[in-house]
This record gives sequence, C-alpha cells and structure tokens, in this order.
Amino acid sequence: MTPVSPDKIKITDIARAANVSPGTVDRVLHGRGEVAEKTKKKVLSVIEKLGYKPNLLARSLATKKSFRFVSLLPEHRPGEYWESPEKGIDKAREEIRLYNVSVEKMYFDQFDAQSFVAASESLIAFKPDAALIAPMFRNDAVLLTERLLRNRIPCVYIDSNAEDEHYLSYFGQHSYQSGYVAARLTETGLPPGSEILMVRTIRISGTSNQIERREDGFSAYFRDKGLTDKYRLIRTKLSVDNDSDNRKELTAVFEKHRNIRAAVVFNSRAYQLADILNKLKIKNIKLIGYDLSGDNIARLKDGSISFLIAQRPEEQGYRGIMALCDRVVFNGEINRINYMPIDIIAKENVDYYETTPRANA
Amino acid sequence: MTPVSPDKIKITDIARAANVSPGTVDRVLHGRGEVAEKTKKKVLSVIEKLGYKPNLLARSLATKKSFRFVSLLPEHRPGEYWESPEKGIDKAREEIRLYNVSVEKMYFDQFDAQSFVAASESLIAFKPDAALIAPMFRNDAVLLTERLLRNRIPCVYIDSNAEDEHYLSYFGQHSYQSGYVAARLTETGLPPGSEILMVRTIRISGTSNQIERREDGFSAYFRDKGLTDKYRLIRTKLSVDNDSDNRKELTAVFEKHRNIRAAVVFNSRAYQLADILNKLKIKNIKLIGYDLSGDNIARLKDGSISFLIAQRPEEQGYRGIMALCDRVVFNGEINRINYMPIDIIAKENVDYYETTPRANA
DNA sequence: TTTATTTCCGTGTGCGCACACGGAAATAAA
DNA sequence: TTTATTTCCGTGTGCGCACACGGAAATAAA
Repeated sequence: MTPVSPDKIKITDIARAANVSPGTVDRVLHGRGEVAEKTKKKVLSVIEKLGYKPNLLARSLATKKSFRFVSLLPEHRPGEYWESPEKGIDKAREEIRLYNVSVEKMYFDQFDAQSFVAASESLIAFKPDAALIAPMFRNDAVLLTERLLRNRIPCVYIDSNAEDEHYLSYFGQHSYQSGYVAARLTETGLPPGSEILMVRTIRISGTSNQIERREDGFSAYFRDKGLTDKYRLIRTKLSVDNDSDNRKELTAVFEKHRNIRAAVVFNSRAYQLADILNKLKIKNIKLIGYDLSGDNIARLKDGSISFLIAQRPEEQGYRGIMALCDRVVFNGEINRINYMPIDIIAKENVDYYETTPRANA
Repeated sequence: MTPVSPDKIKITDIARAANVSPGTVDRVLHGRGEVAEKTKKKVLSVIEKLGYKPNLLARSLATKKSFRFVSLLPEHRPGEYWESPEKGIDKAREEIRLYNVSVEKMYFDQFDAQSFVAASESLIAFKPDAALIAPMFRNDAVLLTERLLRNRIPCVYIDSNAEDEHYLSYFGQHSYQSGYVAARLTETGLPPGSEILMVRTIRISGTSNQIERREDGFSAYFRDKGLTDKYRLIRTKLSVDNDSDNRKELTAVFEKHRNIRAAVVFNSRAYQLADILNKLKIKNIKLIGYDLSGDNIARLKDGSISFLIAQRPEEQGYRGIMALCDRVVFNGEINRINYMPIDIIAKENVDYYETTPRANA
C-alpha cells in the first residue's frame, strides 16, 4: 500500500522521446501502416531503448475486439474421463473472460466418426478465432485442421497427437513413454516366469494410435531390458459392451495361461477387467490401467487395481485454451509440443492427486 | 473479432438503477462509509439483483495502491531443492506485476536458527503487505507469524506445516501420507523376510517435524497392513557432511543386518546414501527418496535410486504467492490447507515431470 | 432563529491504451 | 501552375473503475 510503482514507461513516454504523437506510436505498435519509414524506425528504436512493455490491463480495457474460441470434445457423462479436460476448459474460460474471449463448446460421439465430421462442419460454420480439438479420428481431424489453417484459425490438439503438421500446438501425454512407465510398474516385483496380459478393447471405429503407442512402449520396455525370456506377454481383446463374451474370452485365456500374474489395460476401462476378474474369482493379478475415471478410482481404492497412469487431463484443457489465448489475444509464441507429466497413481496417493490448475483472480 | 461482448453491467448501471451517482456506488462497494444506511441498502440490493461483478482490469488500472510482498526461504545453490519454490515465486511475481504487486525475496540459513530470527526482524522492519514463509524452524516461525498477524499481515506457509493457527494458508505435502506412499513403493515386490533401512540425516538444529511425520507414515503403513512380521524396519542416522563416519556406520549396519533389501531416506539427500552404497559395493538395494534435486535425478537415472517422491515445489511457491495476491489485492477467500499431490517419480517418467505452472499472458 | 458542524452525495479527473476522425504536408494528375 | 490525390500524423474520446474535491442538505450548537 505504498505509493504507486515507478519507472513504468508508457506510450506517451515513447512519443515524447521520439518527437511524435501517441497516435503514431500506436500505429507503429500495431503495424497499422500510415507511418513514414523513417519515423517508424525512430519510434521502434526508442521502444527498444526504453524497453517498453505494453500494459495488458489497459490494452484489454481499451480494445473493442472480442474473440470466439471453440472446443470440440467427445460427449461424456459425469465421472467419465472427458469431464476433466472440460473442467480445465471451463476454468480457463473464466479466467480470460475479461479479455473478451468466449469459448463455445461443441461435441461429437467418440464411437461415431460421422458425428465428428458433422461437428467439424458446425465448427467451420461458426467461424471461430481459435479451436481446441480432441483429434480422436485422425483423418477427419486432419481434414478439419487443414481447413482451419487455410482460414488462419489456430488450432490446438489435446489428448492424442495426430502427428500431422496442421495444428498450432499439442497438449497431452507422450503415449509411448507412458507405456514404458506402465511396464516398469508391471515388472516391479513380478516373479520371473510370470505371464503378463495385455488387454485391448475393441472399438467400433478402430483403435486410436494413442492406444497403439502405449502398447508399443509397453512391449518395448521388455525388449529393451532383455526381459523377454523372463516374462511372457499375452494379448487379448475385449468388447466394449458384451460382458458374457468377455467372460468367455478371459476364462479361456486364463485356462490356457496359468502363470498370468499381471494385466494391463491401455485405455480408461481397467475397471471393466477388474470387475470381470472379480466375477471369475481370479485373484492376485496385478492390474495396471490408465486414467482416473470414477470407476477406476473405486477399483484402485478397493485394491482391484494396483496402479493407474494419469495425464493431467484438466491441465490439458486449461493450458490448451490459455495457449490459444496467448497466441490470438496477445500475439505470443506457443510451444508446439507440450507433453504432460506421466503421473503414477496408487491407492495411497489418489486422494491427493488434483489435476485442477489453480483458480486465479 | 466480433463486436464487443454484451450485457456486462458496470457501476454506472448500478447507479442508474439505484437512483444515485456512481460515486455513491463506489463508496458502497468499498465500504468507505459516508453513505446513508437507507441508500446503502438500496445500492446493495441493486448490486445483488443485477449480479454486478467488478471489472478487475479496470480496477487495477485505476487504483493507485501498490503492494509489497515478501518471501522468506532458505538460501540455496543451483540444482538444490529450494530453487524450485523460488522459481514458482518468480513466475507468480511476473504475472501479478501489473497489479502493482512486488515480491521482495529474503533468505535464511536452513542450518542456523539464529539466521531465521535475524531474517524475521528484517521482514518485520520491511512492513510488507503479505508474506510467504518456509517455516523450517517451528518455534521461531510461530513467533514471526504471531507478530505479522498482530499487524494484520497475511502469511502463507509452504513446504512444511507448523500446525499453529497463525498463518493464512498452507501449500505443501501431507507429510504423513507421503510416508505411506513411500512405504507402498518400498513394499511392492519386496521378498518376505526383508529388512528395510530407514535413514535419518542428523541436522544441527534438530529434525523438522515434516521429516518426522514422513517417518511416522512410513512405519504406520507396515503396522496398518499387518506387515510387521513380514518385514523388519531398521533405523540408522547419517551425518550431513561426515562421509567417513557415515561409511563406518553403514558398514556396521549392513554387517549386522544381512537381509536389508530396501532403504528409505526421508529428506532430499537420498543421493548421499546411493553414493555411499556404491562405494561400499553394496548392490541390489531398492532405494526410495524424496525430492527432485539434481543429484537425486542423476541417481534415479543411473538406477541407484528406484523411486523419488516429489511434491510440486514450484507449484507451492507459485500458488502461495497467488493466494496472497487473491487475498490482499482482490479480497478473495483462500483455502487454509492446500495439500500438494504426492508425485511418484521413476526413471521412466522423470523427464516428463515438470512442476512449472503455466506461464500466462 | 442564526450559525457551525456533520452527514451525505454528485462531479470531475486520470489510469494506459485503442482507435476514429480529420487535417496538414507531400506528391501526383490536370 | 493549379487541383486532386495520397501519405502521414496529431487530437480527441472512451474502456470501467478509484478517488479527490467540493457542495447541498440535514443536524447540532449558539
């Protein structure tokens, strides 16, 4: 509560030092043209010399611009994974509201590629100033981002990386490495000779490459460490919804492989496997899964799941939106690839895991 | 880039609706008095009805107030633990500079209680508007915060919780629970009959209660799970600096206890134990430690350390300062206890662990 | 009742910037 | 050389708020 801070130079200081009017400084700052080359150079050199930094508060207050962002996520129900990224988006939205940024939320059905295409059309028609996208359908996502790019609309991907060149920035996990971590957790303390069950859930529209790369990383760990003789990797597939088929399949697998001591599920449905194993009375299986959905947390707490790997989904949404804001509103630079931490969650630390980015003023 | 956002109500809207002048609304908003009781009620009801939210940008721009914060941390060198909280403080400082908040950094010697007392005097003399403190010397920290409280200066603790009533808010780990997590990691895959070495580093001015509670949590895990027959906990003490004494001590311990298969160090010096074990050619010890100092990370990567438990030190500093800002600058409410996640770090995920809170505009 | 005091409130200015408007100077066209 | 056009720049206003100032109305003191 002392007197106001000193030595902040402002546009009028620049103007005085450069012998021009504030209006001219403004034109130079915004590259609006209508300034003689000589004058422009003079002003720029003064700006440089005095180290002028615009007051973002005043700028936002004065500007009449507003910005419309769009997010495109899978539809979801309470407790499901996608609730978390959306929470992060909401938090960011609240924080940048004062900068005249609005965020319109759009959705698609994650089991229906056609719904993604339809949503893409709506998104394009909306003419947003920026977009945050969960590119679950690789090809359609690329088509969408190509069109956005053509209109100079920046685009951030979260969750899974489509590996094309059409997005501004990616916030998500390094899937391959997360598989490596899953393998490390699986191996720790596992008796030699054990068999390890790798579970893939069949999806209607094909497995995402995110899941595939988790599996790749997982397998690679055992190869890289020369553990392929010590352990044996068994693969099986489960259906998303057909419970009785799944039981039959697993019964057969465990019949055939008597030494399965660990199992890994590479999507967020580890709870499904936990439930089936419970029903089949198969015990003492070390189960590793992904993502902190409500169901997974419950199984983690009751001991059916040993470890879950998390990827700060809220932070993905939050930082994705903030990056777009930095870019569009403040003309900042954004890191292209932003890998999230690969968080290891056990029963003992799950209650203290909060992905929530801080709320600020 | 569409027209400016609508329906934002401002002070003049309140004034019109309440049949008063903007100045009167302002007096009510700030509780400056000089308003008749009846008028005040009228204005408040209109504010309520229209759901007025002040524009923080305009408020900060218009206000002539400025705020001086102080941080009080242990001195440290590059790569050491305390660099991280300081990084978070710097980040927060940058973000709230526009709100006329400055952060003055003060330091003490973490091995010299007297230096903390001296720093306390400087801090008080500085008359800050808020303080962020690492309360490593419990009693002296309490004395300091009592004096701050008397002057109505809000005070945030980070890292360790002194458990008194004199601070506004705490950002740090639940130490007891983090010991529990350490125990879980230690136990996973450990052969029955193993002995577990619990290492305490002797400090000149007594062990902090943070460390003690980690130990408590660790021991409690084995009791709670009924594992006291299965494993045996061995305790030993090491000196901070006397390497040869430490070697002798450890040689004797391992001489006596032939079944030690795991060791835990409860402060950030796990690398010290790793180095001694290397020199003594003691192998195959599963080593668990705390905090991502440069030395610890190196040992994690070369395999001497199995797991480290981290506590988002940058986030502690960042959120601590931001909380003070919310409170002092924006009159917000702050959560009193803010436990950090208990992060599990292994060789496989350490490169993706960033505690850095996002940089924003 | 008159004057002094207090209570209460409205008006005006500035925070640092964006941006519209209009006009002088320089240049091009007649 | 005169007029039309373009280039270039300065001035003025408003964003939403905090806060100083001063004055009218109400009350207290004389």
